[in-house]
Amino acid sequence: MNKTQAATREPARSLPWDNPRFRNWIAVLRAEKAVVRALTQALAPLDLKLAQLDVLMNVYRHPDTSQHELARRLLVGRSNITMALPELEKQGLLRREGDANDKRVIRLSLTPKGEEKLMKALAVYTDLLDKVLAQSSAQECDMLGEIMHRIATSLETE
Amino acid sequence: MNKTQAATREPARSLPWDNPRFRNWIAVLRAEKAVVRALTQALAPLDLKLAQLDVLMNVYRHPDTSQHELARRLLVGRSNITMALPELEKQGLLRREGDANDKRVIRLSLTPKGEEKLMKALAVYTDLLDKVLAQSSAQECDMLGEIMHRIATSLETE
DNA sequence: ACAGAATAGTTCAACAATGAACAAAACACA
DNA sequence: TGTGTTTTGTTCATTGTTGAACTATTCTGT
Repeated sequence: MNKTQAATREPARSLPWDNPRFRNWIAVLRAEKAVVRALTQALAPLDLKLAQLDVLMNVYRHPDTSQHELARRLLVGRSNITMALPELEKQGLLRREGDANDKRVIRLSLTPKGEEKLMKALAVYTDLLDKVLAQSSAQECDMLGEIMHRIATSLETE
Repeated sequence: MNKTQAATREPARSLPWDNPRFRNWIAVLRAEKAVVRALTQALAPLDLKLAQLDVLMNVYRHPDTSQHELARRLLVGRSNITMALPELEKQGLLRREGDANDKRVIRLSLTPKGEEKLMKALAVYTDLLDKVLAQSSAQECDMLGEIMHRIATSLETE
């Protein structure tokens, strides 16, 4: 072992870490970051970025959505969508078609190839989640989801 | 209202969204992103980026830490730390001192000014969390933290 | 019908994050 | 002691994200 490392065991102070809400939220951040990292690696063989998967998932669930709606749902800027789509379109995963009634909006939908890739990616995703959530019961997961939903709604109304 | 919008109400398909773990995790992602956005805005008046706050928090809790240890705790690369520190040092919030025993490592610690700024930022942070978690009980939050802790540990051992 | 406001999407420049390659220091072990 | 390996921190090129300014289209209210 490294002598220097061993000699500098931290005393670990505290303060708002005593606040349960704060401490538990920090745990959320760490877990989320860890899962995102793991998932990014797991998706690499599919040649799919996490941000791209987000798009595919959302377009699948909300076919013929506009880019603006998509951006709002993903909580990213519109320019983000604009810059992400060409690659997906080039790979033949996604279609962009101008709306007939409103020439400003572009409707998005998945190609069969896009759906196929999405399904593969979702299998990877659910496998990972099943693994990391294996030690948590269904009730606990549901409570987790509910808390998170409350948080999201408490913020999106501003 | 917009006629075009109203005419395109989505049917909303499903599939792995039936998987409770998957659905609830998506909620985690959305909530996390929303809180990060809100917190970033709330910290702007303090002239502090969220990544910088992460550094200050971690150095406060683990004084005289090395950059490498810090990077591992924050789940970022070492280069990230290297590039983040000069700004904090320039603002007089953080000290970097070479370790006496090991000339490779640099020990980090907060200046009084750094601690002061950290405390202000933490007040903003806890205020926000108290707000978004107001509808969740202490027991629920603790369970939340525990689930997240399980996730993190299940991933960091690889 | 028309002027002004609002909306959808794009472009672009600034900024942040990442990982690979690298230099210096410390370690392992014969 | 000396050689090869590990570890720490830095540099840099690549990539991703963001928000402001811009164009085109649609809506609003008179």
